[in-house]
Amino acid sequence: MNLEDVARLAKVSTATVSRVLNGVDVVRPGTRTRVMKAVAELKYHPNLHARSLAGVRSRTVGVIVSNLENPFFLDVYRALEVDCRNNGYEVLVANTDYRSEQLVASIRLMIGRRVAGLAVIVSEMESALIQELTESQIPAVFYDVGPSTPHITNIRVNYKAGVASVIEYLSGLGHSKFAFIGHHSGLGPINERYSAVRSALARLSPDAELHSIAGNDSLEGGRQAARSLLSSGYAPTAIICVNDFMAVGVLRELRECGLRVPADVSVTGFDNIGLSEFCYPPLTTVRIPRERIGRLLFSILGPGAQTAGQGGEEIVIEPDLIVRESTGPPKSGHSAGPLKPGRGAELRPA
Amino acid sequence: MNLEDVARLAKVSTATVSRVLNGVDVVRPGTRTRVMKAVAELKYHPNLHARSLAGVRSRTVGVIVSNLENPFFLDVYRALEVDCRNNGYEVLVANTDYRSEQLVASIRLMIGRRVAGLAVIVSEMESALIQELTESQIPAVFYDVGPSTPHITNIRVNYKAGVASVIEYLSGLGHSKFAFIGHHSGLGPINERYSAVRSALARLSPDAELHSIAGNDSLEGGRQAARSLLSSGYAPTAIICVNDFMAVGVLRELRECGLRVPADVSVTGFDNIGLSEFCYPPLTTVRIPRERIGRLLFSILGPGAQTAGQGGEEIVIEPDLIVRESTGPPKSGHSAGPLKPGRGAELRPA
DNA sequence: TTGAAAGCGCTACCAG
DNA sequence: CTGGTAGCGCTTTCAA
Repeated sequence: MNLEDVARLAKVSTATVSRVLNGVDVVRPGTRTRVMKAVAELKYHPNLHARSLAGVRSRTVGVIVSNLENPFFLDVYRALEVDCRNNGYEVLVANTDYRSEQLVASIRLMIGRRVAGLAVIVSEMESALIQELTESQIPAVFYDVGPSTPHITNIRVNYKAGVASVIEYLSGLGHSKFAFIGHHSGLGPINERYSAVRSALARLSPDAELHSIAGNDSLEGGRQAARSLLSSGYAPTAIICVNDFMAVGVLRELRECGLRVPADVSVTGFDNIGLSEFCYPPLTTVRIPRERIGRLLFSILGPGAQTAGQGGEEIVIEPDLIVRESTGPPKSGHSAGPLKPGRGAELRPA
Repeated sequence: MNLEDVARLAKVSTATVSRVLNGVDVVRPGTRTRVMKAVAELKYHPNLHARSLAGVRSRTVGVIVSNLENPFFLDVYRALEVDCRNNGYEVLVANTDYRSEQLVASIRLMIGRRVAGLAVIVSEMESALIQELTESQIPAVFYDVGPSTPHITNIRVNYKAGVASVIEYLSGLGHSKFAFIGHHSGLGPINERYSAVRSALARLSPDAELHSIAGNDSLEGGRQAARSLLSSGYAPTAIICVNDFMAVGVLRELRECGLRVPADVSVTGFDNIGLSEFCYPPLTTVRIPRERIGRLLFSILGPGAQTAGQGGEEIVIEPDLIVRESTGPPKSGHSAGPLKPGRGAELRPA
């Protein structure tokens, strides 16, 4: 079943059918109607592969993320999708599970599909790939990773500042025994958060103690990490998690060990995913504006992709501290005063 | 940049390049190497549209879901994806947000892409579409909705049994003032759960009271629904939620209103998403084996699609009650005994 | 306003 | 084992 079948039934040429289907030209209304009827009658569905091949501009943007299960990634994908749909684009997602082999496969897939633009929101990266992507001529945006090269825009989050605001807040509360829970310690952006923690600590609270441990980027991973931490004998008064998703897992383990949050131990997340307000207790975290990122992606990869500056732009996102109920002064610490705010309060520490 | 460029550089024909790229035939090793080198040098990426068009069997299966944000849908998608990847298939997702216009668009898209098979995991449906899909000849599986027609397999969950086990358990505990929190009351499968609640109640606890209310399928939606419910003046001792995702929102609202779960009110979910163990308190729920569903989908839509029975098979999934800590005897109810099990216990009520 | 025909890049069949 | 070539279904000039 193809254009020709429709053309035959409507007694016109395939060219005309094509014109009708694409709303081009001014096909005579009568002809148009005949064609439409034939299309309906045959329940004709244009072959999208043929259409793409025939050389119209691609109306598809690709997104590659590390872990769709983590709401952070899902949210930016969804935001991008909304903009795309509203502008007649479609979006293709791919998930890497933090595995660079998957990244390679996904990028190849996207190039093979000749996407109009590609967003890469992952923590893993291989420089060879960047090269390959660059040469493919496809406009791309990298989030949080990779250098700036022609055709590739970079969006980065100012982790340094975000982490600093957490540390500042926590040590202002009197904490000095910290733990950091992360995942995939080999990966750039993750390490970035960890080193941000270390350097902020070195600056703000030189003699604080800090241990670090890693798990998978999942609820269960957070829980496991917390379990290892607890059984290691170290007793931190504040646990800084690499993201909210894992933090929720940490909260559970703490609860099951009979540790109260924040009375016995404070916990912080990162990202401000929706769940961070719905867990118990609600998480103190750092907001990363995922929706804005999604829209940004579209504005870069969408229609403007050709016109925009062709090379290594760099966009920096500034995160905000959001204080909720998972943090408070340490048990026997010298509190910086009655700072505990009401729930949902959104403020920067003084 | 195309096959021909590669062929020229390797001094062979496009046919040979194609063979090498597809691992067919026994191309002479020397030739093969030359081709590979040319491919690498040119950083050639086959045009997937052309490849599909040229008429090889499609290696893509499509999935359409109602709400990717709800982990239930994401989990079955992920399960399907794993099987697909392991067998050299790729999967295309589409999200409908419970809007039937989106469903229409998504199905058209999938047909246009000539997917090898299509899984439709949604609550909304239009019979016209089923028709259209049937005539498209694409093997399809519907989850939870729609009639059985040729080329279309159905997977349904035995909600009746699942819901009955919840009601049985709850009324055994002594509850008689119930509330049901759902979403999109117009949709088939959702109503199915609600009517299952009503009929189970009529059978097991004829003079129990039951109110119903709906919100969006989201954390916030669950919270809002709970809020409306609470402010309506009705004071249920047990709240039955249509799924875990919304239940987590309900738990939050209850907590903020100072209601203890399960001391003041019991809450149940449905699905047994991972989050149901990580919220507070862990949810009593009904398990739906999402991974099994995912694998099932692949087994139906994958390689066997042609050989398998061509028509309206029907597969029924049996759910299990999982009792955790969000349920207990009503405050002033006549408890059926010290039934409260340890956390994580997985059992059917006697 | 409409039709004829030349590709788009690739696979697969048929020769050699 | 390799090359030539006919499509796959659609868009898009170029003519009429």
